Amino acid sequence: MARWEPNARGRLRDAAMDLYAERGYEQTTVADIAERAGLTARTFFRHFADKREVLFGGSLQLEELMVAAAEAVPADAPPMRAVIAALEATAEPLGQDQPHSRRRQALITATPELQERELIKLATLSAALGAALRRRGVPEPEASLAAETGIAVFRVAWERWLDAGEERPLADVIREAVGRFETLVAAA
Amino acid sequence: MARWEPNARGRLRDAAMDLYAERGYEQTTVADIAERAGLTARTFFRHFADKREVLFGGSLQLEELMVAAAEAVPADAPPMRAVIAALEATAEPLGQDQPHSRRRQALITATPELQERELIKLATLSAALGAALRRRGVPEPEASLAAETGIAVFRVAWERWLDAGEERPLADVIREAVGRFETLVAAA
DNA sequence: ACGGTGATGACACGCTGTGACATCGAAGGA
DNA sequence: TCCTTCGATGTCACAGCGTGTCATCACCGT
Repeated sequence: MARWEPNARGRLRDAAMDLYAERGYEQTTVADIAERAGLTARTFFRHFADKREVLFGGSLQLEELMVAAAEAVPADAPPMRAVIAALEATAEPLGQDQPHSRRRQALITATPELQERELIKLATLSAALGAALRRRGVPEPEASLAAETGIAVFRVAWERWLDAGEERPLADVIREAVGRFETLVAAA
Repeated sequence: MARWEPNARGRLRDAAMDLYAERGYEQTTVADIAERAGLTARTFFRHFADKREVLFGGSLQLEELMVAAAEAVPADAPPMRAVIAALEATAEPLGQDQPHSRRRQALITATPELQERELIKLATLSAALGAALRRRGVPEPEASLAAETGIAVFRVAWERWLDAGEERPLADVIREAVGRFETLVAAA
């Protein structure tokens, strides 16, 4: 007989998602979340750095995934090829649960505080990708430029995939965005 | 004889900058800032939405400037031309006080909370630029793609301009970044 | 002279996030 | 079996952020 119910972290995450969806992010207190999970607010902060972080769990794995994909590209390929490979690698894990992603994104879009957190996660991603490029021998500022550009394309593709009418798999939307980006830049 | 010293907002901004530089952002309380400015914390929050906002004063003017520059480009020019014009327009106001910009950026770089705020300002910029492109008749996703890409290039140029060794004017650094970006993309 | 206006002060309050210490079941060794 | 250590949680106190509300009072127009 365990002293506590198992998976406190998961329970906190679920409780937070539910309450944020029910009443909105700002109308939910950490005490509310903890109570629904059968814990105390103090314990919430032992599992998550702050009230927002509960929504951004997998960002480290995503980073590792993108870096690994970039590193798997042949060393003599141009930098943008490695970046595109990194973007395409995200489609597999991120493209699974579109309804959940839509709910989550609606929440973020409605809450400036959460947008800030999402942006810094993307910036971290960009930095990691830039570092991976530099390890491939790409000099500055090309490495940062390629990484930032790639994340920008990803951001647009992601937003588009979450659009109401969109039904294609994420991988297709990303590839389309990359294609449109290339012709856009070629036109100038 | 005025009841209060004039320019409360400016005094608060200066006091905040000084204290943030002296002790760091987190070690400075709003009460500290207000006291140095000869005001109360409550008054601080009447002038600035929160403790971070005091560092991001001119972002609205910057947005208007970029939008205006994009709109001034001939309507038949390709979208990326308008974006590049918007970037170049920022050089005039932003490229003036390099030492101040360096101090400010060092503060931001050292403080995640401030990075978040800076990122959302840049995202707002990107959104405004995208909207300006759409008004020029650029469809989605090209408009967002061009705007995001432009802001990404700007970000890299700005960072580079603040690098220790860098002595060229901001306009030159931006133009170089644009050039490198174009050859980078052409290579893939 | 007088009433309205607008910036500020004063005060109370809820919420976030942290430090310090207590609690207690689980796991493992003698 | 007993004892110790360990780790997750609870409890309490607290500083700081940001907001609502009401009071104050010089200034300004009439």
